[in-house]
Amino acid sequence: MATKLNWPSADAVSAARANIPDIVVGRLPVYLRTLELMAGEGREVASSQELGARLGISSAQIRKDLSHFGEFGKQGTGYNVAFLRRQLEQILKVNCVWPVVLVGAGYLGHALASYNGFEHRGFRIVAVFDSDPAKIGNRVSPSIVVEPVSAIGETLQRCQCQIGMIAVPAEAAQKVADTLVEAGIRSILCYAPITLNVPAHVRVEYIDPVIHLQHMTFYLRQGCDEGSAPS
Amino acid sequence: MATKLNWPSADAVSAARANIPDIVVGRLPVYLRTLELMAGEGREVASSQELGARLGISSAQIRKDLSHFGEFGKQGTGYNVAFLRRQLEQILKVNCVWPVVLVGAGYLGHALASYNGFEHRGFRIVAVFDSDPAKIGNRVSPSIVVEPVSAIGETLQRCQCQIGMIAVPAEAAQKVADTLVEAGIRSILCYAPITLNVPAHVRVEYIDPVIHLQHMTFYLRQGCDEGSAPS
DNA sequence: TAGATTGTTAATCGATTAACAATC
DNA sequence: TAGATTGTTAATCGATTAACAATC
Repeated sequence: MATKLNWPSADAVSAARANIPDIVVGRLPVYLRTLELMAGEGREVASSQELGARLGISSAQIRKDLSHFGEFGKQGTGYNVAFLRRQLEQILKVNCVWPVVLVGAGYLGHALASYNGFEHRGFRIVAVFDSDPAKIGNRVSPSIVVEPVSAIGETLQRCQCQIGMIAVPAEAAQKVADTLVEAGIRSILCYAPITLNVPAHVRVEYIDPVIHLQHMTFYLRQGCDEGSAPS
Repeated sequence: MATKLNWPSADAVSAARANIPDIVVGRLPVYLRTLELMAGEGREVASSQELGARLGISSAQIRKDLSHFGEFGKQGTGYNVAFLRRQLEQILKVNCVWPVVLVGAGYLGHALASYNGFEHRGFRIVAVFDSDPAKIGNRVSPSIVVEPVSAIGETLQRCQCQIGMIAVPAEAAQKVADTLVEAGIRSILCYAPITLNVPAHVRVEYIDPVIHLQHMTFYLRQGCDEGSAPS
């Protein structure tokens, strides 16, 4: 790859980014998470082999993935954990804290609002919205009080937030997504079990535990009570 | 494909299952979720084209994926929603309710224990464990009281449970996984931000919102406050 | 019948891996 | 130097898609 010692122009960086397979980008956060863990263990260097063993993937894949972005390792030694970590943070743009808004203040919304694992990995929930009048005004974290959904537009303009999380029931999710998009959100993490319809410039990722569970039951021997059918 | 009208023997089914790409299996729950939605809308038939449009994937992919399992559609018409739904439930083995145990009774554990979206999609949390003495004995749902982690072995023997969910802090997750594996669990859904080390016969899937958020920030223009670095 | 859509084939496209020269 | 490990190439492997005969 040409991108070595002299870093290219901002335009060239954008172009290079566009050519990197999305599946590769998707693995970088996992590499980063592992490096954070190893840093916590006091490890100073890590080989692609060791990383691969920890993650259950091949060392070749790790080296190839990283090679899209530069040369971060040293022959005979491996990768400096702290250095590679900083590089990945930069590549993923999490060498800072992104403000995030959350819609939905039910059990899940509460869990997300009080989760303390966001901040040191680049994210901070700065506002929580709900449509239930009974919830508006409730404090969901030391610094956050639930606002009405109708306030999304105004609040988003103030905090310049590009990321939204949706933790409302499936029936309400599309409307919430429309509101977020209207307010200028560019990325949505959707916990509602539904595929959202959004314009092309908005990226959506999904978290639905049942999807994962159903993926796993395919491989299990049927051991559940067949008498009790769902729905 | 040979598997058409006469269904093959149980052995042949197992063999066929083994040859189906995991990535295909992973999309079936998404198809099923969409069919449930369409059934709720009163839709009776759906073409691969329509399903694809809703999910943002090609109609060819949907037809190809389904063709691994049989012929479920009708030329000129498409798929009968209720029929295809039943078939997918059968293939994924969610035409019944699987018991699931949950370890971790923090905010997230509570949210999972009270989530009412599991049951009609094939899963029921039947026990919740925590290591914090202050939490043991607490009621987390109408039918569930938090038990000590030390009770996992015994409880699992009683409920014949093959699936576990981990919602404990990262530092505690590996030990919990070891305990679950020891107790005979075959599938783990892990919410802790860590890659677990488990024997080959145990399947693990992960849910970590930060992984998704970091995947998305790669594509955003840096808009977060660069002064406030994480960690 | 005419129009629509399936299931399947073959071609294309893309991702993973094995292997190795370079080099620390 | 000898051993280890990188970054990269080329080969392999697998997944997606376009196209179409079959047929409802």
